[in-house]
Amino acid sequence: MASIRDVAHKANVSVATVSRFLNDPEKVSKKAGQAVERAIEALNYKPNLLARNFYKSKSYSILVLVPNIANPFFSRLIRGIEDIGQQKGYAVLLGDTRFSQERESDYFGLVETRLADGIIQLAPEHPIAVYEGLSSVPLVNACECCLNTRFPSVNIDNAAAAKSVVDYLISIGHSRIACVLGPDESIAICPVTQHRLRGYQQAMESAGLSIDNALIFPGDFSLESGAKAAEHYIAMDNRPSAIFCMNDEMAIGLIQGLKTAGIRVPEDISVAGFDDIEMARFSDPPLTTVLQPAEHIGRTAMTVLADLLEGKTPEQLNHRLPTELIIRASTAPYKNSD
Amino acid sequence: MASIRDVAHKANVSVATVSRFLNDPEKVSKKAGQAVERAIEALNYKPNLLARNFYKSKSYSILVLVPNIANPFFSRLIRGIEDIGQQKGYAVLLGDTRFSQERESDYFGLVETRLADGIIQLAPEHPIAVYEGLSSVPLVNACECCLNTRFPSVNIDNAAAAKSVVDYLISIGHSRIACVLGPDESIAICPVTQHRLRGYQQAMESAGLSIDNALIFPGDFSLESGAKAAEHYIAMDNRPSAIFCMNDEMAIGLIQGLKTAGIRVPEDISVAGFDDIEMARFSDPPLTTVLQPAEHIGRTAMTVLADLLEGKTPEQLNHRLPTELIIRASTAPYKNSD
DNA sequence: GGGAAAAAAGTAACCGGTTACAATTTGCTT
DNA sequence: AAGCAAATTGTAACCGGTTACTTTTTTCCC
Repeated sequence: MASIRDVAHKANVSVATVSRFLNDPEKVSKKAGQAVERAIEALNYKPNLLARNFYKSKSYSILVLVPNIANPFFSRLIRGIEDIGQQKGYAVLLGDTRFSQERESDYFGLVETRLADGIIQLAPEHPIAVYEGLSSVPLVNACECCLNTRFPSVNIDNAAAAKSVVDYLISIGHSRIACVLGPDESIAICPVTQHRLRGYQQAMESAGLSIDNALIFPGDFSLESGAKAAEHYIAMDNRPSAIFCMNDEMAIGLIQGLKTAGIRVPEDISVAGFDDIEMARFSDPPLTTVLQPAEHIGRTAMTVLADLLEGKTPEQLNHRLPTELIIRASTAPYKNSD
Repeated sequence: MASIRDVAHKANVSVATVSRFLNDPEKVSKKAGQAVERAIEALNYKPNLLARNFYKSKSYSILVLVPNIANPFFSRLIRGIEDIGQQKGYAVLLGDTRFSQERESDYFGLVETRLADGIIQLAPEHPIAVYEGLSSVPLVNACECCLNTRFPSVNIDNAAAAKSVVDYLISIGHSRIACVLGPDESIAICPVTQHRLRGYQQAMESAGLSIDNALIFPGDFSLESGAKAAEHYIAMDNRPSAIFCMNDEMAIGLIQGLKTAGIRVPEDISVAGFDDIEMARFSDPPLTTVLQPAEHIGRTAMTVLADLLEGKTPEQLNHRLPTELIIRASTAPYKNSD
């Protein structure tokens, strides 16, 4: 493999000139530049960026910690990260934590050993205090994050978004409204479920509706758990007329379960989801949901992290991105069926 | 940041001893080992792996080139890669090519500049000859690859798998069977569509059925293109009684389109897909499809690449993993509806 | 306790870039 | 042509690990 010294020798210049030509061609005379260019061509020289990174003590890589890359919301978000990363010269390392604290800790080692310059965390596994204690790892929380930490964050207003869905269900006449939760993490780790639940509660309360705890089913964001929720509601004597699921996949699993049992959606029960994954538009019936701007979240998170890594103070530490209620055919006005 | 020299000084030993303690503790006396251990603890020393990687001229990273990370089949596959990569000490860099030749070429630069040791390619963008010409980049083709290249590959028998689905449709009485294709890449780039088409043709031919070219619709693996295929078939006078889609997402989009137009699945038209993504089980009706062992493909590809990078000749260069026909409710025996 | 072999530890070169600083060349003015 | 500033180029130290080679220490046997 040709090194910079080989190029310098072949071009009859010093290594510094070659280095300057590569990094700041303005600083090199036209004659020298051409000689270097020819030598690079002749030797098929490619700079060894491991050497540059070592000297600069920077890996130009960032790590994305994701609990499950197969989740379509996360994978869209990662596209956004990757897009900006590519533009800004950062490679994206993938850290699939699989909901394991241990794996997450292992991945933090990549930063301590300089193999990653910073982290974008999509869903923390540890209590927030653990990260606060870390010696200044550049870290950006995206979407599922605690607020009021010293880390920048990019997210949506989960409570308001959930409230907007439930408000809508109420506005079309529903009053017995169920709610399928996300994973039941402590609020100290991952408060998404809590925030969306609060939005549900606020909507119900401000409409003067009471909340029946039997209508609140603990899910885990999987299709499977949506199907389980369906079984739960089907077995009830006093079924809800509408069900709000905290993500689209549970909503789709739920609809599938209801339909299998002969319950029609939305005629018998309305169902709404959260995220607006691509599949939401193609489910049967198409799913009413809240759009989360996944790629936008990813792009923003990467932009903030890049600023952080370049020593700039990001103009804004906490980004709240807008959501949008998307009304499709899985919800319909309440009709008394008794 | 504490360096190995700081540790050596604090422990009253040489840097070589510290290095040996870290890499091969057997080579260090108990006394020295304990002193080093205490010094590491006291200084909170973490080795700078950029330095090690530089000296060893190895990045301990591999690059995954994927055309679209949001595709659930690919993201499951990446989980498999990441799993084995983690075990073998390789970090996984993500290269989302977005179907762009230029982006793909940019990513190959990561290997030339030593930032990645090798590549796992999920779907090539360039004609295979381009890669053949590359100066010995360690590369493993997974799933959508040309055969008979000098690169190891991990895939399934696409023709046989497609044939098994179409054989099944024929076995339950269908004869007018349509086919929704994947992206129309030249066979020199990405022969998946061609192979699956061949399987379709072989099944038809060996059953003595003629192929109506009007029944072959060019899709692109997206939900959207499945919906477009639905429009196409709905507009026909002489509709097919069964439709084989080259992936599950198109099948789901197609079913949605058919149902919207009042066509029942499977009563009026049977639909089958390919891949067995998680959503297949939860579509309405649940989708008949072919299981592709996505994680297994990923794990195998990473294992082969790691062997390659460690100089071992992999015991087997071309891996063919088994598929499985999964019969669900989106297909039903042919009934003459005229 | 002497001496040889084995084990442990130390010294310093090395990897291939970058860059501070010094030296040289160029260009311009008078 | 001398003089000086600016532009260009060169030299060599540096980053923090690893490891070949040398030196020192320990072990063990007669």
